[in-house]
Amino acid sequence: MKRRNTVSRQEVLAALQSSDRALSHDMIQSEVSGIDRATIYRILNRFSEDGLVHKIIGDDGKQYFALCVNCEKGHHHHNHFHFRCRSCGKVECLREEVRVHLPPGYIPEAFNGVITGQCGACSSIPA
Amino acid sequence: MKRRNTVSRQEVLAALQSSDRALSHDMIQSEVSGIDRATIYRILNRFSEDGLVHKIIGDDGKQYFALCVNCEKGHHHHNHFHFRCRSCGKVECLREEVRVHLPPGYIPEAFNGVITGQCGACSSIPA
DNA sequence: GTAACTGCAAAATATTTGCATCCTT
DNA sequence: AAGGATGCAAATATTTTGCAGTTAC
Repeated sequence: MKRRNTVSRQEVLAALQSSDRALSHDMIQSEVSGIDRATIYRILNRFSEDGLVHKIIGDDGKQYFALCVNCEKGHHHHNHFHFRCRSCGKVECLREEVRVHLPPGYIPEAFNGVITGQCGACSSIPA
Repeated sequence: MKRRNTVSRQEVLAALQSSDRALSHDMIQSEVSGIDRATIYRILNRFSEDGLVHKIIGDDGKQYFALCVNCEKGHHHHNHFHFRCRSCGKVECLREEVRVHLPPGYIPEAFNGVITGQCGACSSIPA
């Protein structure tokens, strides 16, 4: 299916580019002009199908979308974990750093998870 | 808050005990007699608060509940990952086997993730 | 007896879809 | 011109909540 370069697409993409966090639909909605909810969802799902963004499910069950600059493009099975900082909200991909040791005979195929905690910047700020 | 030993609780608990997989609400609903949806959700959320079951969010965004026999009780922050076998559907806790290496300064607080793949039993069966 | 539990109905939330119209290519 | 994209409204799905009646302890 061909994609067209519309203003809505550009605005949603810009919103994603403006942040290093994974954004939920409503975060994106508030950053773009007057694009319809359904349209934003359709755009995001197409981005995800095309491997432009990762769709991750937060521990709140909601969908979050993140341009994943550290990852190869077209990598939308995202075989890695994400780290979400509880303090600043930033979401990062943990591509190289995660090593998972499974019991013998276990074959991992897809990783999908979020580790919540404090990132390096926030953990160095004294409470 | 005190808990009462009602028939509904027993039936939901039995449903969870009858399976080594994490069950969604509708799976449990179909295994118990005529308990109301809202009641099942309330029971499951209380089980989760009490640390009897893990509430995990599937990659479909839905809630799944699993008695976690390998884990200490009262461990409802579930600082470990789960493994879901694509072939047999079994869900297991991966308490000891998972080692996550984060960048320096990063402090993990909660892990919530599901690794999908094939378990030892299924991977030994030739396709 | 009282506080927790239940069923019912309705609300809240998140996401998708049908359809007529618009706009990019 | 053709087919993807959009807005609107309505549908769908999941989970929660208010409330009045019931039950366990």
